[in-house]
Amino acid sequence: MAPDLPETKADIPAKPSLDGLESKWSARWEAQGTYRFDRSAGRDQVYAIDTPPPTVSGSLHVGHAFSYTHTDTMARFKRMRGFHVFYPMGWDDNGLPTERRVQNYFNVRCDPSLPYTPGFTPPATGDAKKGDHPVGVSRPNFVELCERLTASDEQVFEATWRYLGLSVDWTQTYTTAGGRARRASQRAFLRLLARDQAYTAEAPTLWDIDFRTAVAQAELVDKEVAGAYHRLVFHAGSGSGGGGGVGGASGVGSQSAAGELLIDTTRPELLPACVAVVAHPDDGRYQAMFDTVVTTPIFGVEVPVVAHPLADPDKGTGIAMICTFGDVTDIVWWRDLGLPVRSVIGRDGRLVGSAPPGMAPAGAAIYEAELAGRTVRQAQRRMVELLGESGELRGEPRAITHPVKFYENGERPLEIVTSRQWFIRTLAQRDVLAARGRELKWHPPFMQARFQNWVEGLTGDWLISRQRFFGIPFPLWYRVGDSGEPDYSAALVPSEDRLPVDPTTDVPDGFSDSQRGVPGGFVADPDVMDTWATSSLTPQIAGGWEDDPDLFGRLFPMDLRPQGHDIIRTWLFSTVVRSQLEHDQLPWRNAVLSGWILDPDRKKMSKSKGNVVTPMALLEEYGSDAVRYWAASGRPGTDTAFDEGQMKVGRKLAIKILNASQFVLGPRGLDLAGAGGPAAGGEAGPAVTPGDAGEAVDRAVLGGLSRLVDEATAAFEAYDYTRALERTESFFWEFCDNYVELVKRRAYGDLGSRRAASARATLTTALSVLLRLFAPFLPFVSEEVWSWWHPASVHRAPWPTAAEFAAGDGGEAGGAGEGGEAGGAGEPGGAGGGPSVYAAASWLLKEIRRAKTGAGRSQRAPVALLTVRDTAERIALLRASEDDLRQAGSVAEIDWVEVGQAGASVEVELGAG
RNA sequence: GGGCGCUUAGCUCAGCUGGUUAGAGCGCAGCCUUCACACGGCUGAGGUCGGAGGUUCGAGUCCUCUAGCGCCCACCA
Repeated sequence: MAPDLPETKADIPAKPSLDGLESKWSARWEAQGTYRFDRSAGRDQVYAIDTPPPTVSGSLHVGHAFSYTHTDTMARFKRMRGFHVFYPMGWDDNGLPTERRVQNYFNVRCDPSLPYTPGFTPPATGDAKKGDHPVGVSRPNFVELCERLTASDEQVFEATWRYLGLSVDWTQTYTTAGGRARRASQRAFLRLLARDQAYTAEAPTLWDIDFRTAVAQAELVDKEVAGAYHRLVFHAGSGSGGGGGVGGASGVGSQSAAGELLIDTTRPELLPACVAVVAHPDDGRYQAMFDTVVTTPIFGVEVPVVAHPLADPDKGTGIAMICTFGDVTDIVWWRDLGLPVRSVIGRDGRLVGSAPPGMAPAGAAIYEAELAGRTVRQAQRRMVELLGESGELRGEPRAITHPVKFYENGERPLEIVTSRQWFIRTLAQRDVLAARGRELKWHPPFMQARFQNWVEGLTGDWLISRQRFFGIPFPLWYRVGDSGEPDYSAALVPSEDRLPVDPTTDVPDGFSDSQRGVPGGFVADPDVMDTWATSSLTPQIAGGWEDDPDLFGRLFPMDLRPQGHDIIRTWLFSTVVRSQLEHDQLPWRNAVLSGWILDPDRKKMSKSKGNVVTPMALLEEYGSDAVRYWAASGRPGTDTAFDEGQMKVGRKLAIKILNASQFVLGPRGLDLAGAGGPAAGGEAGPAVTPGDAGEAVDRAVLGGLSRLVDEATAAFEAYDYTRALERTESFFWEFCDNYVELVKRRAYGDLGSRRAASARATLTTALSVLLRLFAPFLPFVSEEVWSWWHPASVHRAPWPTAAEFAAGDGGEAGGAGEGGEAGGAGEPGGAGGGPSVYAAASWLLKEIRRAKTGAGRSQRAPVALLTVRDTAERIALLRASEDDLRQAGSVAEIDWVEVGQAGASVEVELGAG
């Protein structure tokens, strides 16, 4: 059963090469189902990965190759450890990038009011002429076009992933806009609704006026923009003109004449939306004014002076306008203080047509004549002119730059409008979510702080509705009353077995399509879900939640979520929320956060900077193993420099593995098949024949190998794949430079067949172990070499353990301490084969090399006399491999001289020729 | 404003719970071509571990302060 050596050397190329390994092996892995998930495995035998679905409408860049390689190394390690690895791939085709691309590619626009057209042919494919009017299509048609376009993108992605060597089970794929995703999203939503964990409300909402949609807290970014403080003159008391002096404000601080109240604002155009002015409750300047009213300039609206701790005495004049709504603070004030609404900004970003309530007739007239219908920018300019003309603008505007909230994809600042939206109750879950965050194992651990910060900073429930056309619709209809108004208080919901539904074309139970939009009938909910409302369900979608309960039971909760650290607050957080609400547990046990790729200037690589490198070109130039080697050098959570030098090193390593393996197994190397002897049968048997006490150095190197295995295994278990690679690599190079050189002649049989057998067995065992340790990182070269003498894939071979080759090895294995390194002190005896035997031999070999290099001679130059002066213990260690040293160094004669430690030295007398 | 991370040879990085003269690779310099490997091998030069204090017999490693870089978050009139 132990894999045998190749029966003929014909299996091994005389001149091994990396060329073509990617295509060769990715095809065989597919044909042989090497990475197919075995769904008969029980949960404790399964290792399930919640793979991040890449956005298919974009293009792959090297950062993808980087982070997906990290996950793949873990998948391969776990597979070799005996787990049945569930490693699916999702394609993210849900969301704005796809919507835009489909619109442009086919020259269509989604119009949910249209009926579905079977067999629809789009007006264009890929080359829509500018100016051609786009054709409106129903949402189901639009989704079909989306699926059609992304299918070709997915093929390109899959081909790249296969070439990179991701050990994905390609029968387990899903899309985020496809049927499974729609069904899971709608089912999960309906269950939230049934449990009152989702609700609809009319509320002030952050609104992007270009995209015409609400956005969630998690999608906000701040941008520094230019603005200006404008100092406005409010009038104390009722009525304009400020008759009744309010003593409290006069002559205090920055305030001016009695009866005037000066307020700084960056948004004078919101003056007609002003509902109050606010100061800090402890601010002495305004104590006497609290609970009085002041009158706004121009519009003559009486607004109260209120106190709230969020008011900052150090900003402006210490007193601020509250407008409905200028920023998020306005919402807080408005809520806390029970203020009325005077909205002026419409969903199109223009000021609404009719003046808000509360204005004096003259003010209302000015509003409607001068401001209504203007954009925010235009209105601001006009407002400043009006204030200037009325003398109610004090001084010149003072330019500043300040942070303003934007939608992360938006180009203009967000406005706040009042609208009906769907929410998931997350605020009430804050404590349990924080506890889940502590329960999750984070790699690296410090990333947990970002999750906790985010949970603690939540200010509202999760807004999940979007006023877009493309996306997963809410599976809801509303009854239309006799007056023609929809009744939002009681939604009509489909049964789960009808899912997925599109309410704009499907009809609620008990209704017919003719009743759509008519009194007594129904209307569809017009909105679609936020993409995170779907992405947050990837474990459920990939795992067959409710569609395939048997499968789901074997996978959930999953083991690993790999992802970028920049989307902890979105993807990671929302997935934890959904799992908590639906399953009352974490969706996975471990989260591994990958870093970013930095270009040589230490900037994050991104398309907008034009510094992205496409992965395929790199894979072809250096080989996939080489690119993976570079990727694996990036530890979890650590940003990594894009470094082609590291790829060259990786390529060099792969080539070295080929050549060293060819030496051990191949036609120009050792004739193992012919003279391997009983011990050379592979990794399963004892490496050194029992009773052969002569080759201590062989046992020493196996002892080192066993420590390497333990270390690499422990590192992998802790998700520190980088360390596992680093240790394996340095052992391997050292092994090639010293051990292989040391025993080469003995392995060729120069010292007799019995002593050759020990060397060959050790070489074969070490190669077998090292190939398996390298397999998660360099899957192609390790598979190629493995195939030279094993019929089955190395990627299905058992991960090495120290126990596997420790038999007969005089207690070396299992991390038996490193006491030997201090000159052999504490060794049970030099001939016993402690680690120091190997270390000592390597050291002396290096001394010999140094002498030859110093003399400008070849390494093959003969040494006439080698004089080693050292302590008795040390000489005993060196003499344990004396014959190997003679052969490796071409040493004719060795003179061993015992001296004290202070007198230790080496003399190398080179011979002629 | 709050939080987190990083700072070790020219470059990219190791250095795990503090312990002998601080490590690797790349780059650089020099040497070496029959017998696994020129897509190579060998050898070498190169660092007061960001700065200042402190704890300790002993600190790159722990504590305090500090500087620079980067990231995340924030209710920023």
